[in-house]
Amino acid sequence: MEKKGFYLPIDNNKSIQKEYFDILRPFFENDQIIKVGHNLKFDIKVLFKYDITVSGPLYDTMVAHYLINPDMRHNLDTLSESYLNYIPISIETLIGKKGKNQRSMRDLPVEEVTDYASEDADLALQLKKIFDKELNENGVKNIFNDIEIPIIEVLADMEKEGISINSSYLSKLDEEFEIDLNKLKSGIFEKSGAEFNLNSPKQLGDILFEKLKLVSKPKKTKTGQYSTSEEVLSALASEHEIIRNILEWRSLDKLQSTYVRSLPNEVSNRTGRIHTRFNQTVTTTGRLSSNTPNLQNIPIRTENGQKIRKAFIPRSDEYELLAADYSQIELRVIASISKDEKMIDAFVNDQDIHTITAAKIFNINPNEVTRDQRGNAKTVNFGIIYGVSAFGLSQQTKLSRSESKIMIDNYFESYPGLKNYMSSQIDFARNKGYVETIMGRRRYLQNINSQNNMLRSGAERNAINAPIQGSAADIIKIAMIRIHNKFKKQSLKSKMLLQVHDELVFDVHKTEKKIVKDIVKNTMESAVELNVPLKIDLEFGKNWLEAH
DNA sequence: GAAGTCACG
DNA sequence: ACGTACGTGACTTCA
Repeated sequence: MEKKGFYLPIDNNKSIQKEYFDILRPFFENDQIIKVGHNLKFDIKVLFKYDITVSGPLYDTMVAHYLINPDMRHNLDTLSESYLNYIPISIETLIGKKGKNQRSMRDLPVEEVTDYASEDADLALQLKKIFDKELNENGVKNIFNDIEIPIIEVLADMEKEGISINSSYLSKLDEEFEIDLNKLKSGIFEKSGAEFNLNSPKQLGDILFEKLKLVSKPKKTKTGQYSTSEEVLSALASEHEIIRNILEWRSLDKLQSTYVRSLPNEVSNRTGRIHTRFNQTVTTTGRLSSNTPNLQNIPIRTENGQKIRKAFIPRSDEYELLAADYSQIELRVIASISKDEKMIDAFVNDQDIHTITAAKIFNINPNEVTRDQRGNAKTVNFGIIYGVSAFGLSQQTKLSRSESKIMIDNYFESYPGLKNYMSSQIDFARNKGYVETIMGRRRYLQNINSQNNMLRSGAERNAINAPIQGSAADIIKIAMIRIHNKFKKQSLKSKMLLQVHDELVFDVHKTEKKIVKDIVKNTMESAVELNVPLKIDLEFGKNWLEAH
């Protein structure tokens, strides 16, 4: 019922709480009653702590609006203001700004909380009516019902489950890193003849380019500071040992502060595991994001980084980790939707796509392709996904701008379907104002017809990239929902723990290795039917690194 | 709170 | 001629 709400204050006393929740349980667990709310994953997780498992059908207005326009903000206050023309009671006026002086809801008079809480529930119900219509009109009703709503429960379960880490190992790693960092630091201070804060780009820039005058025309950032970014310093690394030391210190310091020292603080007292949050309504393309802590950017590329990945372990001796990732999913997606025959052939025949690409653009046999040529082809393949330019490519390779242009021209001659696809995407965006994924997820491109060159080019790159990145996101989300359902139906002890864009990580009970491997592989492979096969690499291990 | 930097796909 | 790769989150410094 709209414009009417109820608030039930629940006492802090555990046994009274139990009494209340026993009365409420039949409602929340009834799968015939629809639950409408804003950010239901949050509510589901809260109720779970009181041993209530919320049952569908669900209707989440935050998720609905994310599909209506992923580029906008999705908080209830903003939506209420713009769709209902009503400014809700702000939480800040009730309990004060965030910080240690913020009061608790429990300290407020019940009348005030009643107004706030009832309003909150009612706004979601009012928005539902409007969003139902918009979801239909935008053609995203199916993706709402079949993907985004079902995945709420999957993500809630993954967040509840959490992942184990080896904290004592990390603390040893901390000591190891600390020794190396100190050695590097004193060497750098000695070579520069000064002590300064290595963490300050400003101070470092002054030392390198004012005091030591390492280059005659140092590159500056947009605010006029000397740029000391990895890109700039790498170019100088071969000539100056101090630069190599700085780069090494920087990367090690990053690993220490962001991972080695921080992750142990994120371990829950209640469960002994790390519970990240998977945000469903943040990215513009349909991907998830992860925070507090971000478990989608755990190091892997460097040797020291890999030591950190080793810290992620199964929940007990009875379990192993399983990592399953889609091989080249974005290139497979673009091959499929562009219908480029040559690229489809390469995937149908399970060939190494970068080698094949190199052979085509350098007009040689695949067995003649050198490491460098494969590397350049790989960079172009990635460039294609991002919306290449000759300049961008030359930045990423040792190639000049004109060599890059030749590479790109050869690329499009080799894969003519891709060139067609890219211009047709841009045309589509110009006409309709949006682009869409294979499942119909949309991204609106405000600047696609802009007079401003830079803005328009940016929108054109989005027109190419968003359907690719977004389709890959659709695919893995479908796989996650189905895997989750199968695990549940078979009451498996094994659990899905993490999603890292093209990878899923599981805690697998040792007695279930075979069944889980089959379910995961088959479900991921068959999530959607493309014009190319989907290929899955998967491996077990006693830590996340080993499972790769 | 912005800017700079860097970890990941 | 001009400024560019796509999508994120976290940490540190500094105004």
